[in-house]
Amino acid sequence: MTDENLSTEFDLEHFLPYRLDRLADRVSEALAQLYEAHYDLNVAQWRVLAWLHHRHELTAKQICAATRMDKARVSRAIQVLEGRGLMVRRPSPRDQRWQDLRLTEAGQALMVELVPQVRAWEAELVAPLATEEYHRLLDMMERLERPLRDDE
Amino acid sequence: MTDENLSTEFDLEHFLPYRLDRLADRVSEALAQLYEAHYDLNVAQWRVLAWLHHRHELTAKQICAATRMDKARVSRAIQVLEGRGLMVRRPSPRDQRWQDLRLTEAGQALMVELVPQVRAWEAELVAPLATEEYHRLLDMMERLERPLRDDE
DNA sequence: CGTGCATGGTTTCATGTGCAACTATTAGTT
DNA sequence: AACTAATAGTTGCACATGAAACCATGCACG
Repeated sequence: MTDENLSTEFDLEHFLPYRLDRLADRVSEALAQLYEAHYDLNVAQWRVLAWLHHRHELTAKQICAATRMDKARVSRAIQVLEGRGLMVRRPSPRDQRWQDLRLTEAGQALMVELVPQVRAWEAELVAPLATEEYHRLLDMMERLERPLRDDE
Repeated sequence: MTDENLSTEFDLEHFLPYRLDRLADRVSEALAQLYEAHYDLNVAQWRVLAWLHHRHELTAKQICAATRMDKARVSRAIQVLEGRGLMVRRPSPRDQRWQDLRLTEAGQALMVELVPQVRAWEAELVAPLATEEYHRLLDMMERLERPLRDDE
């Protein structure tokens, strides 16, 4: 991309940050309907569950990194989820500052019920794209994101 | 896309809502540095300015639709921007319930200064993509978004 | 060992946001 | 014309969030 027409006019419809934000917002809103109404989870809680389901055992720090959420926000989500008996935490034997987080049976059960719904919904979401296009999309997103990464 | 492997496992790295959100978040954060630090604008205020710059004259309602922000949020952004002398509002002659919003000279001047910076930054952002790829990306995003649109 | 520094997680506090109630104006129906 | 419904925008309130202060634990270096 070397379009150097840097005039003061710009068309927001072709401004990537705007388009990205709008799409992400709509997608996120649609997804939220799946877990909010039926399972009474907010975004933060859903993300914590999703990562624990995905990775089995994690610390809060790792969840912060994965979800890009503030540690206070993660901490609060964990409190709620633990209160609802969906997950447990115990101080890590390796380092008492960390806590190992994992889903309880109930948490697992919830995810086993929820995940297929989410997957089915996602299949519909990406239905307008051919499989090959979808891969290219993820690849482009990866290339856009890489220079923006702070650490790792 | 007709991959019907709806198992209970799913890899968040290939879960579009997650990837989309993460990218949008990073992009938005990077962009915010341009207008926050130097111009003391928050996201809502930036969006209002951007749309007024783009479309010259709008009502709050139209800005709500364009930015997908709550009308209270837009209303508050407008109050601040007007207080800073960057824009003005006057009741629309066509309908006293509406107010026509437009940038002041100062608001125009700010955008004339800011927009080229934003455009230059965006050029860097999309540099990893070939021009043709970029068009395909926007096209795919459009196709993903269309079914999610509520109205219009 | 022990004193200081770093780190994971919690809590406090100030702020921004969304929802819902409200005001003012206009449109519709009879 | 009058009464009702709808619409644009504002405000009150309750809640979620992020930054920073805080606490507890572990590590490094003397």
